[in-house]
Amino acid sequence: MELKYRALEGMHDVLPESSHLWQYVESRWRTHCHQYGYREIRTPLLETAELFERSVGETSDIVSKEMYVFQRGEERYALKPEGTAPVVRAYLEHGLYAAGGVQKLYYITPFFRGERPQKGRYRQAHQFGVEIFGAAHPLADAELLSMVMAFFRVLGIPDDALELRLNTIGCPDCRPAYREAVRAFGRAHFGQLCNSCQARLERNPLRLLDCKECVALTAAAPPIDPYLCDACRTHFESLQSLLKSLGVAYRRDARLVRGLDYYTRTTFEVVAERGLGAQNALCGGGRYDGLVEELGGPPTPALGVGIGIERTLLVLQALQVPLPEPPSIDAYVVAFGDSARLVALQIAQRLRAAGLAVDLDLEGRSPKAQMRLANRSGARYAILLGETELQQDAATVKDLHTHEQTLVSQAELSEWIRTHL
RNA sequence: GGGAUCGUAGCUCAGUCGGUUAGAGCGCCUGACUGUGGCUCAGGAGGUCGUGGGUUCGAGUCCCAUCGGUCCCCCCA
Repeated sequence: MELKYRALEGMHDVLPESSHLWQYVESRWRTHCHQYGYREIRTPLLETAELFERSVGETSDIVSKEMYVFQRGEERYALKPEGTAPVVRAYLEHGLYAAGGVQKLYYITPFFRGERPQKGRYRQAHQFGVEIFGAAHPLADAELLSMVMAFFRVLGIPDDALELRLNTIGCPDCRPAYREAVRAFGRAHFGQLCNSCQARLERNPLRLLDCKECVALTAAAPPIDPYLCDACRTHFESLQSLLKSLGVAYRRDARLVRGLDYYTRTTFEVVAERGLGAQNALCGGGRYDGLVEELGGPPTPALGVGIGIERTLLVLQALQVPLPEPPSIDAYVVAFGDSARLVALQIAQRLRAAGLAVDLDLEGRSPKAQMRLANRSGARYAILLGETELQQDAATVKDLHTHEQTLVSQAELSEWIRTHL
């Protein structure tokens, strides 16, 4: 069959055979967030493009070449390319800071980036995220990281399948001096840098550090530690000691600077050892103490994380973590003969009203075909209705596992099924 | 944006050196069993071989282009 329309490149349908897995991880995520004191926030898919240009950064890859932007009238809109900026916008717009104290928000959202698709990378992808506003203390970083690792554990991903990579990139007080040091290093080795690093050396020199092409060279780049101000150093040290006390394993990765401009101090990623191919980051996040103010709000320390849902599912499958089966219905109603079809429909409705999951043939098919559908539906029971049953206001309930048949009055049907499930 | 690789039935694939009417398994439908599923058997539906062009007496097969999938670089979830 020639297809006139297909999903766009990098866009995917979630079909019934796997949608239950999405429902499963989503429901685990909601429960997990609730247990950690987070409340859900939902924001629109579309925002003004400027929101992301200001927050994620004009020079970032995400904004400069991956964002879906379109114009309508005077306004330029963007499909959200990441989850944090819209939440910050909503936090400000609705004055959530006025409530005082720490605000902990979670979300589940699609996001869009116009990249070449590959394994674990799509043009529309989905993420779980949380944002914490108003918490400057490293306790917040520590709880966030342990919460993320605990989530993967809840899903059944063994700790040793993952690696938490942790870094600090300082703050506006101390980072400029470090940035200069990296820039000076880059200039000194300019000829050995790859093309893209040569291009970003002046604009965003820290990005040299996560260029894979230049690792051999930048391994010798100056480390940030001596440049950290006292506050940043203390923050990072106490975070590390908290993680150790909490038993959260991590590896310091001094090259982890990440591609979004708004990060300060803590940055982190969780990478999977197997299952993801080249795009092996399961989640990423960090602290963004300056972003709320940058977007017009009061100075507000904040931090957050985004977890890739597709990537999480890939890892679960690659590690063969036990996952739920697709749900099946409780009963399938079979009508023997046309006179029984209306009663079949009525009985199905009554059973559904009683809370059972019930289906039946809608095509007027033969008894044999209906039985085949009953079998394929995965239902435990087939409810058989023919002349004999109708005359007694009863139904034959057939257990499709044991093949046992029982005559049950229609009045008692839902109760009978419920007690025998 | 650059690169590699693959496109034959709903799915997974076979198809020889270019040779007549393009095949299998699974799935689907029907029947054997006129009120009973899974197993078995029989039959059936389903393909312009991604698309366009070229070479050739002849193209699923060779060549070119194009579209799409997958994977990789870059970077990220």
